[in-house]
Amino acid sequence: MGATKAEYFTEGQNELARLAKALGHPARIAILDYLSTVDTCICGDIVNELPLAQPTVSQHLKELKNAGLIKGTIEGNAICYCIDETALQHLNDYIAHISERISQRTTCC
Amino acid sequence: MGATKAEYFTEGQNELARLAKALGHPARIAILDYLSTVDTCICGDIVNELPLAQPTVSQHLKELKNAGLIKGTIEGNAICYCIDETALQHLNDYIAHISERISQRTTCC
DNA sequence: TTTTTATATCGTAATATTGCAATATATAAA
DNA sequence: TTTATATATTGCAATATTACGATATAAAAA
Repeated sequence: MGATKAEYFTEGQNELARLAKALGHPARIAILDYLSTVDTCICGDIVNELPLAQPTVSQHLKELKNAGLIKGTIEGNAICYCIDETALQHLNDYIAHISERISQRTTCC
Repeated sequence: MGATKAEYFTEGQNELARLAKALGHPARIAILDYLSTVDTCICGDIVNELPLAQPTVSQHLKELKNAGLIKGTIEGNAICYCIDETALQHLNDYIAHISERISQRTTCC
């Protein structure tokens, strides 16, 4: 034991959990915050902005990228990362969906 | 090392990360799904619904509760859990905020 | 009171995440 | 070519998460 039993859950549940998990670290929230407020998106700038070592930031960027929350483009010998809105929209839709179902219900407990 | 360096980030970033992290497991998504579609919210029903052992479900419920995503009320010798919309709303607001800032920008990369 | 039912907690094994120094890779500049 | 710059990968230690059997707790039923 110790590993998440993903095979017990639906594709949708796993996908949402993967998205949320990628957001589940303050460094990765900080990266998204930074990318959303700044015009450039060069990796080095993100490394300078964050209080973590370059390999650590690189790892967080990789996780955001794997989750589909950001995408990177090669730009000379630098890499430009930007937010991919589609993934965020999925999370947003889910939350909105849950909220709506909840608000339609009579009182609970 | 190995622990998240929460002290390096803002309160808001840490809070959002905590919320997202709580959503970051398919079992916890499944619990919210279930709570949002069903009228009852007795813990035992959640345990029966999920393909995990009772202590495991109890632990996931505890995490959702710690994150403020659900609240539990004692009901006889059972416990009734329901979704707390406020926390979900926070995540939603954040995502909407990021999305808006992104869409106001000129092209990236 | 004894037993049953419902939930939480403890203890622990398996696995995953976080963070970084050292190093690799690959493009740009000299 | 050599050197500098930018980013990724590797390896590893510290820590956290996941899962569950065993057990505790506490209310309900018998």
